[in-house]
Amino acid sequence: MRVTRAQAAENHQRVIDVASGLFKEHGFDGIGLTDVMKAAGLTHGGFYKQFASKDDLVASACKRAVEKARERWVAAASAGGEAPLQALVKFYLSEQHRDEIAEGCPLVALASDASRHSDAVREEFEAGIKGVLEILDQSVAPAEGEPTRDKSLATLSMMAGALLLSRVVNDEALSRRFLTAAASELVASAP
Amino acid sequence: MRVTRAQAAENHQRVIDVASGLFKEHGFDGIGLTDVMKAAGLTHGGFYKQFASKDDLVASACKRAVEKARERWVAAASAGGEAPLQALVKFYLSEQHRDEIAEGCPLVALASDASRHSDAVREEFEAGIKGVLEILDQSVAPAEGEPTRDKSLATLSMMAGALLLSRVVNDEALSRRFLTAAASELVASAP
DNA sequence: AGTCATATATGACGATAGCAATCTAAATGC
DNA sequence: GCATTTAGATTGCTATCGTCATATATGACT
Repeated sequence: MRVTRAQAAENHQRVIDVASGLFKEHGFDGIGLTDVMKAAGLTHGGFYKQFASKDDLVASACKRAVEKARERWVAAASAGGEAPLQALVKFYLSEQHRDEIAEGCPLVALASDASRHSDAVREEFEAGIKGVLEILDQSVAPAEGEPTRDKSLATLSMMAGALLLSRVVNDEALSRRFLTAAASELVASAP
Repeated sequence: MRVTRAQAAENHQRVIDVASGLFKEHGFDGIGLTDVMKAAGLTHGGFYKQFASKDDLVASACKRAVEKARERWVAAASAGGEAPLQALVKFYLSEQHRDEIAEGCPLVALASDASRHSDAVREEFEAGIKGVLEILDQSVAPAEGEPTRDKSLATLSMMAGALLLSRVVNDEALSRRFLTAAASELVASAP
């Protein structure tokens, strides 16, 4: 069955969107093409008319995931009456973000998977990281003589690490404390 | 072919050791039992006399990996004439550690995989994390009124996050800078 | 408006790889 | 010496990637 050109483009986009969430939830190797296509309301047969290979979809999904992540960062940084850094920390190190893996930060959900995959995938992540660092550059308060970028790098590291570790432990109290400890450490160093 | 009891025990242990490295390198889903057994010098046939399932091996390998990681932390903390925190940071945030995935920290290599797997696996990680936190508790210098444990949690988060991100980017300079920025941030807050 | 080549998606198929089970061989250690 | 334990070999089953022939509506062309 053929669909309109617009419909086809929308389908293509939906596959990428759906895949981005499913990959974050289950890992690149943890979900099959059949399930991805099914989640997008299509069948597995048409996949290779849309993508060259699974790796191709992986790369597209990563690109989309980091783009969406950047949008969330921008929105969070400029939201509310708070200082940007505080707003970012509040959003990023929240229990909601911890539990929303499919919608959450791809760096934490997929970084270790990405580090094992093709250069194309890692390029997307690198671009996403650089985008986030730019936002942080305008939000952090470096110490005397400390380069702003270094402060951003350290800040992003702590945010990603805290979220990562908060997701792996079973102990709910410990999980929360990773988030709160990192959050207060980060805002303590703000003006 | 039967081997001596000691040989059999050694084989079992070697499978776990080998698997721990291979899982860190390729992810739980990224490597098959055939390859794990082959790397241990055995064939896939005898696997189910040693383990109940692949998940069983995964759990054993994680247990072993976090034990070895703890040993490395202890050794690093009490090495050289440096302050423990500085020694830990120097070891953990080194290019060597970044490039030695199979021998390196399981938290970074497998945390996102572990967060998707069984409770048994997550228990092992949680135990490992708690062990590392104890070591950090005796090494960090919390700020005025800050609980020591909170400082440890934030410190571990930054260390793990920096290593994670340094591994995913292609840009070698950026990768190194994640390590150095986090390192100097951490030692700057030391006495 | 009518026609037709083409783009899109479907469903079935094949190949491969992985997990798991079972049977067999062989040496151990009581 | 003999039952048992360990590992190898073989087999089955399932899931997944990738391909292909087919149906069908599109949208361009006459």
